[in-house]
Amino acid sequence: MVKVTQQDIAKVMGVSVMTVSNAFNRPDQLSADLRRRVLERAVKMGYTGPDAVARQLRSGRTNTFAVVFEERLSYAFSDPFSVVWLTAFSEVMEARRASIMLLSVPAGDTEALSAIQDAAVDGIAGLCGDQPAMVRARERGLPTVYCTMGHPLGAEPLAGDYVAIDDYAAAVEVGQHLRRLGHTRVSLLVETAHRGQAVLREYRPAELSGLVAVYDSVGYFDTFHRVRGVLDGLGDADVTIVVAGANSRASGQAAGALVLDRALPPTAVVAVSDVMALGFMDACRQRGLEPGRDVSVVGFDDLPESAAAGLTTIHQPVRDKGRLAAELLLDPERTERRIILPHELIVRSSTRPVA
Amino acid sequence: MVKVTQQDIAKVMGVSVMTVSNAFNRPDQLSADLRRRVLERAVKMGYTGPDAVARQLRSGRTNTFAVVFEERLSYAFSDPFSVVWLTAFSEVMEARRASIMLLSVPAGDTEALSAIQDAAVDGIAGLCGDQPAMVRARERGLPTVYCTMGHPLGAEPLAGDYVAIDDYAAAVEVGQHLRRLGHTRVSLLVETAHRGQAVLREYRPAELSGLVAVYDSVGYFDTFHRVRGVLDGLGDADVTIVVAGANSRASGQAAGALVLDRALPPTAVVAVSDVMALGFMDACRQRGLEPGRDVSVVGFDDLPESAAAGLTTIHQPVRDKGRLAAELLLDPERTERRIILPHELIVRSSTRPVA
DNA sequence: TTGTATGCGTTATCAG
DNA sequence: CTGATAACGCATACAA
Repeated sequence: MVKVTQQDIAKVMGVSVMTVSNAFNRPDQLSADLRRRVLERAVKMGYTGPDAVARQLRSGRTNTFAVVFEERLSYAFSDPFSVVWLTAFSEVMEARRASIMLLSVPAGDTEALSAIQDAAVDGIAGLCGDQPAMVRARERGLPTVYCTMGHPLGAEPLAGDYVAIDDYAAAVEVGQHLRRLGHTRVSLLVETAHRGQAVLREYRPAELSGLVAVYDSVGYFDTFHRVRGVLDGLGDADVTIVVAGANSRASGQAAGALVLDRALPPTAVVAVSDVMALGFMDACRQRGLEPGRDVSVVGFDDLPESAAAGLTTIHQPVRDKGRLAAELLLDPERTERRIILPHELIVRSSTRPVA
Repeated sequence: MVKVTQQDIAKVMGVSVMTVSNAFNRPDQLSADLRRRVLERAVKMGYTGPDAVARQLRSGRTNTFAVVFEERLSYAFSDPFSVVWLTAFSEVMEARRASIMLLSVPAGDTEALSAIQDAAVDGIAGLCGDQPAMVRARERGLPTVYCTMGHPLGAEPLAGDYVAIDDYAAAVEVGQHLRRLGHTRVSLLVETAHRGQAVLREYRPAELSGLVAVYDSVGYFDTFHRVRGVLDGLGDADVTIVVAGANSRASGQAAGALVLDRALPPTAVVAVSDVMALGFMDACRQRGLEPGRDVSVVGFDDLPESAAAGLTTIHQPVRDKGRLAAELLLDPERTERRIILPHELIVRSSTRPVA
């Protein structure tokens, strides 16, 4: 069962390869009759149509775009933010008849980085701009779009296009909101910045500047702006940072155990994502504490489920991020290629004035 | 910014193209020193590494596998069955360093079928074996794996490898289970078989054989075996079939409205999927009816959330389906290529003897 | 309307 | 250890 090519058909029929090629791609370039005969013969010879890879090499386009995740793909399918983003992204791609490739390059897995080199795609999108995979993609000269800032505060954004929000400004609003409500003892729940870092550990005020410096230097910690913003917004409040683990509901819950079960728990908690905030709220309820009444909670993202949970949070247009990321990849001609979308502080029942 | 190739580097350095290629792929084929110089020069000239497409053409392998859905991709990311399957599938692919391409070929969208022809992949997996996209994939000569049977009962399975369960046998068990509990007035909730078919319509006993024949002939209705099995298992019960719409919670709920709000509602309802069954249970509760007590409900699949809901259902190993599908694609040498996995009737609180 | 030559970028083969 | 040649399958540019 050897592979049949256009050349074979051409040889057998005594026509040129070009005629065969045209029979498949440009019906107007040959007589209807000849075309019919070519196609018939092709079927008869077991020809299965133009080879996708050869065509891509020749045309220089794959019409395929990759999405790269720092986590395993199971995360991409289960994290609510990721699912909403992916849905919007795929809707645009489908409408434009482009294909989607899913890539996973976990932080620290250098071998997996070769997936970026080997991806036959016309562009790559990623949630976080400074993850190694995105850096490599740019080195490869691929068009890239990322969806959260990941550079030191005040520095120039990284190379590549982006669709993001002003995370720092949003976080400042969160901090100020809590301060206005009178909260001065606050815990900030963050995800683990990189492998090897202690999971679920709390950093006390004295250690804070050191930790923040670490986050700033790690590079690919995309929620750094949120950390800084919350701290700045809170001013001189008594803050601790809890490194809670991966970005998940379970991490938020675990952080709750660390923070709630002590003599003087914080009066307010800020998580850098809604999933962690929701997990923290789970931990509250397990202890008979009512979010809002007994402890204020704030998240980031405004997931679909956050409204029902009464979670005060920063709304960000997740769907628009996904949609625009796809559009930027598909339309190289588009001029606005570094987009900051609006955000909004949504105050719900989970934050109240300190008692 | 013109593209730099190995040829350019070779020319500039006065070495052969092969040496440059070897510098990247086979370090042992040239001196360490020369290799270093080549790589340095490559960077200096802006060479971004071997071109993925060219390499694929040359090697004849893409190391990429597609998953094709009959629905929009948003369904793939939101339907619980799909998410579990996809998770297992991707875990295997990731472990083997293969990439995943997601394709959507909605039923009836013939233009979208070209995506199958244009996919640069080494194989394709799909939930349903007889969907047009899978047929086309086989015509193209690609290895395929599907995960539910989709051929007329008693006929030979379609071409291609599969990982499925014996849906007919499972459905017979469901029918017998209900019959044993004394249920003789039953509604069967099915998803819409094809476009153009009436959405949310109930078929009365007299119309049944006609409808079943339609489903049998439509071809790509993969739950046909379940319909037949439930009917056979129920024997001479008084059955109606409700075509509920797409496979979703909302459809199940809508079907509930049709079936529950009348003088003589069924004493039991079978849905061909858990999501529809769960939706139907929602409809019950909205009317103050308790599933199990007031009306028995059975589903198919045994999703993670079904246990908590107390839903009697057919357990099928969804994760194993996804895992094995990936393994079949990755291991062409494997001999067992048509796998029937075990299923199990899980009786929970949603089915009870008829009052 | 049809055919010819050529190149897309890489790597296997085989010779030196 | 290094290099020349060919081929992977197709489609563009141009000629007939």
